[in-house]
Amino acid sequence: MSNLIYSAGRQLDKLLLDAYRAASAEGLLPPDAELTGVSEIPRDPANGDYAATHAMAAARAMRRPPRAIADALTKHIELGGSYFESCAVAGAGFMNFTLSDKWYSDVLRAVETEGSGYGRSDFGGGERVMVEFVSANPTGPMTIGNARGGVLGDALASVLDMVGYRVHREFYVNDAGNQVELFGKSVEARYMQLCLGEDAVKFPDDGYHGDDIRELAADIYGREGDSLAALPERVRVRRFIEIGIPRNIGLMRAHLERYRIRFDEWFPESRLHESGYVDETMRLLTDGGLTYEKDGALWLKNTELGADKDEVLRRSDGSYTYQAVDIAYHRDKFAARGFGRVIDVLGADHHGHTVRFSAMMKSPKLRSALGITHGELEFLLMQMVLLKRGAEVVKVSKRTGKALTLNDLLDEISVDACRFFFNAKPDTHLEFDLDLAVRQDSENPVYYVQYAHARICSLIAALGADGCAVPDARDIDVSVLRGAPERELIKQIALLPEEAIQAARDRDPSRINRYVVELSARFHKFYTACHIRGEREDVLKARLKLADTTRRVIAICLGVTGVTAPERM
RNA sequence: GUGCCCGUGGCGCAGUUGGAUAGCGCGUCAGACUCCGACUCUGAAGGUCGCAGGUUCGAAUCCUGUCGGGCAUACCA
Repeated sequence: MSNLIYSAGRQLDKLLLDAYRAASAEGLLPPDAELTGVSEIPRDPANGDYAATHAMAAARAMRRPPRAIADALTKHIELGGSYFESCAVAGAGFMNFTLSDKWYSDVLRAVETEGSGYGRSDFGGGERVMVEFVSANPTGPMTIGNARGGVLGDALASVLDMVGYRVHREFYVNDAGNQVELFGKSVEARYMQLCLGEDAVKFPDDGYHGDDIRELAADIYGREGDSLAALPERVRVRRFIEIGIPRNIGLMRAHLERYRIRFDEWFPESRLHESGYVDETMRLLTDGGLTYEKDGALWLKNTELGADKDEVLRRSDGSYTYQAVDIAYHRDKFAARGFGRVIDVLGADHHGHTVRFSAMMKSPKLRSALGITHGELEFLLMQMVLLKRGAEVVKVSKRTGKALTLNDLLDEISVDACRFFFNAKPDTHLEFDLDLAVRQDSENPVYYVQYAHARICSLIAALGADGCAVPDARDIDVSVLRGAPERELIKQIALLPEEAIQAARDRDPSRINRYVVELSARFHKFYTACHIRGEREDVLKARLKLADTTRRVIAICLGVTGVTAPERM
């Protein structure tokens, strides 16, 4: 679990502090000032591998020009045996450092030693975190929105795992409630239309108009004929729900499997009802003095928990609202299952809900009433996908039934392209042009990255045929990798552990995509500039090792994103 | 009305614990393969970072105001 970027930065901070002590002991700088500043990697490599801003930051406290401070520090800095080989003062008072061979060598060794575990860290400290995502209603097929949410949740979970959290992937199945009832009624109406004719049966105004509902009804009609028509309507609706919902859940499971997403748990809402957990949760709220009855309904005193208005928990007809069930569900996540952190990935259209719900779940009154002693709830909101076919905007709506489903999408576009493309920054709108995305060529960055991987594999195979295997890191001389293309490539390789931590911290797994595109770009540049086959032996071995190291890191990144790393294309 | 998100070359986007001349891809133009995979690489053109103030050695980044776009504000989920 090495992080050479972090190690070098820490070491630099210490070198600067020692230099300051030495300089002040000699009277060059005032003593007792606090030396602060950041050591960072400059955008432009012409400004060194690391740049320190300490001299500028200390200018005011030390009452000296920044450059004078920088000169004094530079004079006393002791670089021998460190990860740095030189220091130069530049600009307004920047101190620019260059990395030594030892550092480059350690990077290659770290990847070799850690193998597929390279990039991992203990940033998360083993905390148990649940990522709940997709959780699509089982009332119909999953949509493009679920395609995005699926990749986002899955990749986020992978990134969290990478930085040392214990991750649990969960799909919450809304197999109870109004939407399910409406689903049953919709199928029932279609079935009765088959029995009695289209015009004889009115379809519910707010019903599901999708073709999948018609198909399901037709399927049942094909098997059962009109034998169900004699049953009472309520029983018939019940029957269609019992047939349709499990069937849809099975389809979702299969389609997600195709999309390479697997959940640790499919948690059915019905379990919360059947076990009496929702009832019990409501009782706890009432015992905690957080509810009251009005107009025949049970209300939550949400205003006392910081909200604008109170909310209904149990309707006047006795059924529970989504809100009530969700409180019970989260009580289960925290109090019963003991997760230290729960991240719910949702579409941005749930924004209103998340604001109210987070405030509620933070409130000490509600937590103590529910027996939640620890654990934090987060929402990761994902902006909507704007689906286009050329210039035409494709509407995504389950109601109209004209939505393009996840499965349809995967018929048109490779899983790799989909997973890579949908892994975009969560909080930005994503414009997805089908006409563009179906093209499986260099338009899509995933091919650029996969090509780099395949290219390295074929290179290694060719050299292997020459009798030249990839050497061990200790058997190569990194000092022959002195060119800018080699150094820039190694620096990018060293960045992965840090990049993973940032991706996890920002809840933005798309950082890994951008990272691996940049890594591939640097590899292609290296490959073009630096020939390998037929070079002098020490050069050949060092470059071959670098290429192989790159291959490993690309494969790790693609694994996080859920994209395959092909050996040939 | 209120709350949250987003305004960065023609298009799509990086870059926000404040750092040096604001980057990348596509597109446009000009180049590079007798050689490890041309699904690649090199170079050029293209910007008042929505607008206006403020904070300081320094602002795309922080603060205030303002304009534009999206989403949300149910006894739906």
